[in-house]
Amino acid sequence: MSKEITSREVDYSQWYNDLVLKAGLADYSAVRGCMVIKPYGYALWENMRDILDKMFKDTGHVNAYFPIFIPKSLFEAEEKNAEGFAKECAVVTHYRLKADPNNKGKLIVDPEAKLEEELVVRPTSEAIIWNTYKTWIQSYRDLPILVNQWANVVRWEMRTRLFLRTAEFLWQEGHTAHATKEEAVEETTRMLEVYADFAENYMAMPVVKGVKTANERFAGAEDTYCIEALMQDGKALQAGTSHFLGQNFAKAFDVTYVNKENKSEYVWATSWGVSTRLIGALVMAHSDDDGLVLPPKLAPIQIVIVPIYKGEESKILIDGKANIIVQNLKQKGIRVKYDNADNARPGWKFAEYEMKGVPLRIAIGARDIENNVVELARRDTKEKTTVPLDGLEERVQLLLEEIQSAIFNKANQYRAEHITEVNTWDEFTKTLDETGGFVSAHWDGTSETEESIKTQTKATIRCIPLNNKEEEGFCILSGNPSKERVLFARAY
RNA sequence: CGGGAGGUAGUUCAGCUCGGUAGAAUACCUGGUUUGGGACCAGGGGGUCGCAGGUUCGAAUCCUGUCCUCCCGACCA
Repeated sequence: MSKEITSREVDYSQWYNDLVLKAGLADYSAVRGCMVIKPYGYALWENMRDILDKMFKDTGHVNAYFPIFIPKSLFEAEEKNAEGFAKECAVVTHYRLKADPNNKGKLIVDPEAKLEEELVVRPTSEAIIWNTYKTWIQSYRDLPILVNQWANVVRWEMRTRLFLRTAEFLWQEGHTAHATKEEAVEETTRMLEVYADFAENYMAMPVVKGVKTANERFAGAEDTYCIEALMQDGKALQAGTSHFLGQNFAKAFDVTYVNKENKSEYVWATSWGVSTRLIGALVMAHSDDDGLVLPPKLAPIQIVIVPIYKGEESKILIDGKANIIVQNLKQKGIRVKYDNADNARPGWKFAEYEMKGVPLRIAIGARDIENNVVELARRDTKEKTTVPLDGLEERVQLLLEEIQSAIFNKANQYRAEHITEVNTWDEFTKTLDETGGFVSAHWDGTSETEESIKTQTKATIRCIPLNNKEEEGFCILSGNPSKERVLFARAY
């Protein structure tokens, strides 16, 4: 076990914090609630971003950028959305500082530079975007608008956790405008599928696709679809959301179009987003007590090569061989790093790259060169094998694919073991406390019951799974009839 | 935002009760020996003790305020 981080058994939260810091993903900052994303963590985000960006473009979307500041009057136009976010908004009230006359070298807010109208730092951009769309849309010929933006947003959180909940975070937000309800609903589910595809096939993280209850719904949305993932401590994590916004924003911002019959109609809307929270999800879905375990498709470094040499002469020899391997791997499009720095010994490097979750390690020493082999070590299983140099590129390519699916399968099996169907209140609370994970149970469909269950157990309804099978039953709390099961869990 | 803990060398921490020249380990630098799972020897550099006030002849230590972090809770798409 790593000497550097707390084990999951001892303290799961501490394990997570240690891991994020020691693996070099992020740092705390001098600003309350805000973190610094370090180069390694940012490289991970860049990989995620690039893949998602391509997926968005492949589904017809284009990128744009809107202001970070939203005039309060615009922000409050869509009432429910504004109310939902009001409690966590940072607000700009002044535009200038000046020297403090009473305290040399210090600055104060210039009281004369008060803004006529306060600016809200965006917690999300529906308001400013729909205010803009009003000017973009006149006719059905202007629709659909399929825009995405990569941006930072601010939500003033009282309690923060690296990547999972910080005052400022990076995300993408898609905002689309459509002529018909059907088209908007279709867009909402299409993007949900994109997110699920990304989570499962790139992050190797199985997710449940579902729809949120009224209580958990995005403020201002008609329906909120989500992907829910399960972390290793049995808690659920919302990994992405896609909202069908109906005509709420169109009405609030008076966005209408003229249809083919020359009649004016309100535009239909969607919005959808994933954030740097995905990094937290990725960490908690796969990693172990030795450090990160990253899926090869997202790992900033897919293979690290560590030389093992005795003396300068053998180093030169090994460098030569290793550099050829590096070239060959790069030609195959593999992200490879050769670490021949001589300020750390091999054992230290092994531990370091395990901490950083590099999926594959190649060790090469004089002995290996003699035998025309290298040592391959898998991060996910810790398995070490000696393999011939001939055909190494093809072998590691296959191995990276195998690791990708092995990580997914492991997470998938864990999840399968942690979805429990229960039919009574006793079973329900017992499962939450002892097994954790998702608990599939009947619910009478009322907010009151949902609220009461939350108060009593801290479990929330994560979602009503899509394509849920109809099944007659009785609510675990109220005993009232129910037509389907929903997924409960304690969540991040 | 409430309760608890904490902030001293790059890092992890000791010193604080009971005020009196700033400590350890590790990391770093130099030289040497090493290198198949977090090396060893010798020498060296590095801290206005989170910040701001106050008490005192004297403050890391006592008092007040403030900022930041962690844990638990409340809040939260």
